[in-house]
Amino acid sequence: MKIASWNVNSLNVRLPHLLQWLERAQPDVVALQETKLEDARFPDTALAEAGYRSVCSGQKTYNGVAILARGRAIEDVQAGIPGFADEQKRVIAATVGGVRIVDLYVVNGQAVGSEKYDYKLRWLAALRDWLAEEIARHPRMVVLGDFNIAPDDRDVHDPALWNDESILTSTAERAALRRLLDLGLHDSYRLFHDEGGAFSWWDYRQAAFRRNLGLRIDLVLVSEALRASCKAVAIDHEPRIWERASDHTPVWVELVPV
DNA sequence: ATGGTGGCATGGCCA
Repeated sequence: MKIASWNVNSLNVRLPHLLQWLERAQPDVVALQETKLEDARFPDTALAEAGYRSVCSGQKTYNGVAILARGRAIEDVQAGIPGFADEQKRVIAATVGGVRIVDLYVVNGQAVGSEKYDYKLRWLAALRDWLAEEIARHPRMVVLGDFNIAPDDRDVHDPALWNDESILTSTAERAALRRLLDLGLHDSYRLFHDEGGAFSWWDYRQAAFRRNLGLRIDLVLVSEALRASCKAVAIDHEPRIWERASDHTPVWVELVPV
């Protein structure tokens, strides 16, 4: 089962790219972020014609997440973090093919010390507490999405610029990510690759993609129970090359029965 | 360099 994550930065704009990528990559499950669409406007018909069922939790203009699945039911759907009041649509979870899929659009945080940064840390703390319960209920779990945190210096193009006081790489953000991993989750990319310089997001400004000035902030975490099933991972750069691209590119993991 | 680019409630916001 091939499970992918992609921050599309507006599904209105990127639906043609998504359809093209589904055809090209043939994923079984796709977690989307930044759909920026109310649920009533979600393109479920176009996706169904492409062979994918979908569930979504969205809003106008900002945020918005969705899970797509091909050939399997999408069951036990949960939107948001239970008990954490939040108008921002950043979480959707569902069970597909016996795997709990938790799709995240983690708070960006804007700047270290800002109100949005405080919200990011509170949000991550609530997420951690919920995932602790969720992984107990569903040992076969994949937590994926736009984490808006680069795990370590290998995951940034310039560690001097993206340092322990910078947003997306600060000490507190990385510690919050560590607390998620400590639940028994593994960064699937690092099960296969040790080197740096592999990124999933490049700023639209300053020709960052052409110069490979990026960060690896889109992650697929797999639970310990799924670790041995993890057969392959990839960051697919192709859609970032396309005209009018999202600033993020898809990442995926292939799980096989063991 | 306090900019730059892109998306959307097209006017500031968010990333």
